[in-house]
Amino acid sequence: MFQSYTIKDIAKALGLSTSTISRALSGSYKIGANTVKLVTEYAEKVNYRPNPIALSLKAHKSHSIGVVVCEVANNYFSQAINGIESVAYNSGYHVIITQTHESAAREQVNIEHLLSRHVDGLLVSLSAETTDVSFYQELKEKGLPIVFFDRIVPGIDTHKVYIDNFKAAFDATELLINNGFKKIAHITNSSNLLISRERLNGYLAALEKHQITFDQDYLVYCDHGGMLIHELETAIDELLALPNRPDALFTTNDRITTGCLPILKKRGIKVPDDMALAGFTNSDFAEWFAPSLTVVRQPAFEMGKLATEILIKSIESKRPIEEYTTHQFETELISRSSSASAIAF
Amino acid sequence: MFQSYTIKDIAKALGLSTSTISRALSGSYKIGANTVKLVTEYAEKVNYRPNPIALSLKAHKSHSIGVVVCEVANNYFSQAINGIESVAYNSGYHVIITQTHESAAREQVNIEHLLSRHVDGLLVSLSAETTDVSFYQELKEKGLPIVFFDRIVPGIDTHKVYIDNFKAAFDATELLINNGFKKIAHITNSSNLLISRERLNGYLAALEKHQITFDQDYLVYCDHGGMLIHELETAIDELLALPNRPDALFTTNDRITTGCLPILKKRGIKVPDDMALAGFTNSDFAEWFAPSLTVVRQPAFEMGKLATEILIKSIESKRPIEEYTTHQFETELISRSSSASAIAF
DNA sequence: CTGAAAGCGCTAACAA
DNA sequence: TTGTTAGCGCTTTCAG
Repeated sequence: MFQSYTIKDIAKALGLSTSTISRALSGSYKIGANTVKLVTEYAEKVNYRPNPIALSLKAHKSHSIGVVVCEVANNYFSQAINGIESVAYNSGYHVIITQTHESAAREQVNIEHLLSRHVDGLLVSLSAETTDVSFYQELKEKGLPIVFFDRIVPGIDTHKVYIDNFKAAFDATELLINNGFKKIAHITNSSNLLISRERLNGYLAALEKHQITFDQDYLVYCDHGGMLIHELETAIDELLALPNRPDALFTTNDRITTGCLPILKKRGIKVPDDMALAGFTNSDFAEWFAPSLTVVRQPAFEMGKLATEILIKSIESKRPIEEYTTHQFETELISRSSSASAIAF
Repeated sequence: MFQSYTIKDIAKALGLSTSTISRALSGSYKIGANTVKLVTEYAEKVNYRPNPIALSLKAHKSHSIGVVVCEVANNYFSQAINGIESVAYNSGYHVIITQTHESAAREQVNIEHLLSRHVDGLLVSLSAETTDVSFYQELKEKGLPIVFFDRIVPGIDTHKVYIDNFKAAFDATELLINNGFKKIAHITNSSNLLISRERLNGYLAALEKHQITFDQDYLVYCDHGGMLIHELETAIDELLALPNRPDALFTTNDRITTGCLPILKKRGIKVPDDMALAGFTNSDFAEWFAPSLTVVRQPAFEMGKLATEILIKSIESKRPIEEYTTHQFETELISRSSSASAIAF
């Protein structure tokens, strides 16, 4: 068993009381300069480290924050987590990461687990399946600081960090239109998610602006965000089977976007000649795919960072009632081969 | 401030003592059945959760394990971390992840930080820069359980989880040779790392088996594992400037392997026609690169899992002296276009 | 300027 | 079967 020095050990060794040691170490002003010197030097020598657990017990704080995301092995979320950890680490907070795998039940279990861990606050990106968010409302009312990021929930008044989904979707769709594609299908995540609805609206608005009639058959939902084994394959096959087969795909999350290419190739569909592709992904390799991918990229790291800064500020705030902030980041639309006009070649 | 019920609250509410509550909740046998029922029902009702911090303080355990890796945003390590978390989560342990960015100094600081967090054990993959491992030896001797994974250290007698680096490198090199390449350069991580030396030996053995003379110019080290901005570019440019330019590249880590393709393309080098490529990477997208990548893939998830299982067993073991285990996993060699013989086309 | 003592939430001797 | 008490490591009144 690994044991380290305690304040008591130092007190005994130096013939002082534990409170003197505590005060000397914390730099209290009412301790003799030489006592302070004696104590700090000894502490240094024996490599004393305060027990954070005892500190937490005293301060009623766990110094940990809970994170709820659908999965870690996802470009967007792993980058966001990077941002989260960078801030948390520097502020002395642990980060406990939980994955929902897009299941509402798992989300509940994870929240339970995080609560039992007595986290000081929550960083949440909703699961695709979640419709009942009343427990978040309750938690918030009980005083637990919560920041929603990316997949925010519109009904709860708390801090929110996300992007301008309408604009991002509008721009990506318009890029496809401007490249000569008129039959643009839209594969998206569950309509439970606000971001899906906002992105759908952006897509619809772009079609409308260019007088393209929306075809209901061109809208396909992956209710589990593409995490179910054949979810995306089924979605694509449905579109391919359409009598009036679409000539482009606009997709709205990392897993769906990067998942399309392999499936299309397997079906013998050439991208972009037979089917153009543009979608949300934060993959660093989008440029090196064959063909290179046209993507909407979110500032994931910055989003994670800001969300965590807001959360920690909220945790450490004295007054419980506060103004809730909403921050919308800008996205980046990067045009590459997968959306290149077939006519141009 | 978010507050939840304590054992004391329940005791007061029910007119019982805290120890009775504690015993009733822990299912102690010497408590009246109706008392147990009363207590558990009340606890259920008020949503009681034991404070893990108090538990930790009592048990002298933080229920957290420290992880040291070079970086999280790396296919191999993110997958290994997935495995680590899956086991840790199910065993009730926190995972605190720290990144060295291949710096020995950062590694020291991280270890300091983890120790100050009073982690119960360490999961370590050395930084490329690290040469002095005496502090690990000290920690181990003081009784802190440590499991090295992937980048293990040969000098310290403790648990080790890694792969058969010699064989993996030998097979990959031989694949290139069998595809007709004779001038195979080797770009590898710092020679500080045992895995670099073992992989180099595998590469050399394959050359020797096929009577290919080793050219010292064909061996290039990226001492920071390719994490420095121009490290890999410089390495590749050196090779390209050689009078007898190599016709193939064998690379030994995720960042180097996936980093080669963009740089070669920028230099106008066609893969595999001008330069074949085979290397270690755990990228899920290797197949969809242009050209698709020939890779050595490690069972990252399983390695993280096993390392964590061993660590937790070690933490929870009563007797401090134990047998140390060493486990070598098999790797997977997947042949794709990037190493295809130019002659065949 | 320093020490004694209480208390954070919980468990586990020890009593009853 | 239940209650009392001490103690995990630390901070913080309250005394001195």
